[in-house]
Amino acid sequence: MAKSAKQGIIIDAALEVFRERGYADARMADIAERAGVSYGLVYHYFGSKEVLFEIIVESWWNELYAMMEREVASSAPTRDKLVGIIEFFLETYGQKPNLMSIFVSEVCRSSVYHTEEGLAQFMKFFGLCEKIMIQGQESGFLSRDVPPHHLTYIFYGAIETFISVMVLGKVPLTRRRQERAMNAILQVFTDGARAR
Amino acid sequence: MAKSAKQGIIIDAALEVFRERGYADARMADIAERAGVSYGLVYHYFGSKEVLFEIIVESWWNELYAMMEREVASSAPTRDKLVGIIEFFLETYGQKPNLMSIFVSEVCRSSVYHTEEGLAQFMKFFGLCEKIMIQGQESGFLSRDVPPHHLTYIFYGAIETFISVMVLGKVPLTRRRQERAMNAILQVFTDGARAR
Amino acid sequence: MAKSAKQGIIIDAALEVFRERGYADARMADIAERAGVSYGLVYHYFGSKEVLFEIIVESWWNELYAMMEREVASSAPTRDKLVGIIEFFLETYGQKPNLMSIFVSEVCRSSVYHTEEGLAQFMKFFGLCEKIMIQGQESGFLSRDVPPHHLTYIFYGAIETFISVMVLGKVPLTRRRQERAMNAILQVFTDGARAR
Amino acid sequence: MAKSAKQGIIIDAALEVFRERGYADARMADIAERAGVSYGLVYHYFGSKEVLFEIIVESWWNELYAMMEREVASSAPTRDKLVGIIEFFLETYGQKPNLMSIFVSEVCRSSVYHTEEGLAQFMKFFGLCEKIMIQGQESGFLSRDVPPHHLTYIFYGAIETFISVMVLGKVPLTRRRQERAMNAILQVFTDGARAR
DNA sequence: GATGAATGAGAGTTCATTCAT
DNA sequence: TATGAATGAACTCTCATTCAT
Repeated sequence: MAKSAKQGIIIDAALEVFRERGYADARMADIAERAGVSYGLVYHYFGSKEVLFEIIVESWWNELYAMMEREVASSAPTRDKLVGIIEFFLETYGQKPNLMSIFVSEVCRSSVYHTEEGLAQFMKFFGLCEKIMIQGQESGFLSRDVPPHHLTYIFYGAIETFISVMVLGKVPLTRRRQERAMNAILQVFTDGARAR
Repeated sequence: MAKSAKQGIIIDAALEVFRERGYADARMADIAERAGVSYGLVYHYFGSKEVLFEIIVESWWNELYAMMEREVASSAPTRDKLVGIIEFFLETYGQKPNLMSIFVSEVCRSSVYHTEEGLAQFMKFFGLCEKIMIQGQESGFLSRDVPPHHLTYIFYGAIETFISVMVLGKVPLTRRRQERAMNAILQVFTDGARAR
Repeated sequence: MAKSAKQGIIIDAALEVFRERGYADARMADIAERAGVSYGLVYHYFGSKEVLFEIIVESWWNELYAMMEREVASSAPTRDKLVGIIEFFLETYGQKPNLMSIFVSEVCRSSVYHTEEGLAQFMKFFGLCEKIMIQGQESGFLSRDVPPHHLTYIFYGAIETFISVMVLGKVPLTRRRQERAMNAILQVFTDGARAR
Repeated sequence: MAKSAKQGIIIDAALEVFRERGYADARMADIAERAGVSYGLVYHYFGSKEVLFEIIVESWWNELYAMMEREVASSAPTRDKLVGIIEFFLETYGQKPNLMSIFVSEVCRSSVYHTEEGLAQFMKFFGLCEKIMIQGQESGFLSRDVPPHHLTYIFYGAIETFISVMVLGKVPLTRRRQERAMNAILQVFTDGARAR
């Protein structure tokens, strides 16, 4: 239907504008213009700037949760699950750099997202990640010396910083870069940075 | 550089307001009111909202660089340097939670800071961190398998996520929490999360 | 003039919405939704919000004039004519409370209706009322001490206030209330409020 | 102080614009322009269009209540009290035609004022008026045949219609007109319109 | 130094209306 | 006849900033 087409175009335009200017500086007029539609149509479909932003963020969280839940439920070894998570972030950056950039710049910590609900989303994600760490500890892969939520923070922090640096530097993701990032995170997280 | 007392009061008020509402939503009138001065005075001293924000951010970067440069120059073993860096972040969170919160929410990735200059600040910090990693590799403490800038991302990402979680959850920093965070980051970064 | 059923439904919806929200705050979308039709259809039939409102108001004036002209032409005693007029307002309130409410709230004095034409409508009504007052003076029923247009204002003002109070208080019209209102207006208007 | 001066100028401008265009069609830009001040200053002082309007309406109600309470408390004969009330409305029309016009067009019945609070204001006024009617009945001046609230409606309705006609017709109030209106209302209300 | 009245560009949002289907 | 996607002018309100005192 034509309806979804225009909606999709507006969402894409919003992704671009939110990435370029940030939520606060993004103007609805920019988004409309970028989408090639009138002012009012954005409101016709999305009601407000806030709703438009939330729809975008929601879609991100949903993808993220879906992936995490798949990994939690999977019977693969923990190491593969960690690989899956890193891969998800890197591939999303490759395929939807705008979405990833908005996540990193406007959601992760931004005060824009400092609401009860924003916190809850994060906690849900961390909870799922923690489950995987617990699975890893129970399977004997991960050490029990470090609490699983701390493992989560370190693991996730590593990924996020890699992504952030790419976002900030507007670095394109090559196959080679992806592999090196994956190896670095995985190796340090599992075996440490210490020379042997 | 003898700031008048009023200047300090305004800076403190700005720290609070920027933390509570974020840069975009913070109003100069709020800051003036919080400081108990007229808002003409804020302009008298700081010229603009942007300048006021930058002065705050600048002070953060300067403290951070000073610490990093001390560590780089120090002849202590790499492990102690890493401890020093983690300690700096945790202690700053404990003593200046507003500043730390602004750094995490408004500077780290926020589009507010997506300028050439913002990127440069980060790169300078990463550069200093990388030096320490190189020192570690050269001293034989850190493995050469992982490039030093990747080590930087992983190490810093871990710290930042610990801080972020505390900021988001408005968690007070107890001695015990500080120690456990320190141990977790250090242990995983150096020896990995894998069970032995 | 064979209105389609849809037209009637739209008019009824408009009556409700105009009463509930007033002309200025009534949205065409509300009216369409209330009527259960698309808002294109409202335009198809009525062209604009203003026209839709005017059709409603017009219908009121036409009913009012028709009644007034009957009374003017009638050979009944003046007292009966006054009774007829009061009855008309009270019965219309009972049967078409929305219409009456709109008249009282949006037409009587509202700036919405402060046009040359709005004034003319009122003047026409007052003119007809004045004729009856003159008939009353000529028949010897009403005193010649008060000019007929002043009699008109006092008589109509009494009715309008009774109606307004019911509209404002959303008071349902019982038989008993109707009688008491009728008696009060009639008695005071003809014989005065003074004790005898 | 200069402060109050500007505030007064803005209020006066608002009175004019609200009268000319009605609340809904009045634009804040018009009011600012009329007052010869900037856009923002109106907001600086009054916060919103609604507040500005309410301040105006409030001032009217306060004057009205003050007068009514004086009359209720007075030991003058009821007839003089009625004269006082009529005089108040007529004189206010003469001296503050804009205020009176707004009251008649935007407050009396307008849906603008169809709120719980609007109703309450009216009821308070009617209550005070009723007290005077009761005093009149107790002193033997007014008949007990008609309930005092009905007397109120008839008396007030007469005044309001006189005022409304002048407002609608933009009729200036001459001494002579004032006297004739006073006499007409008083005579009909007390002694009736019937010939003797 | 200190105040806060005054400014006005600019943003989000509303909603009557049009028109292709 | 009927729909509702699409338009855009118009409006309220915000808030960084200026400046006379």
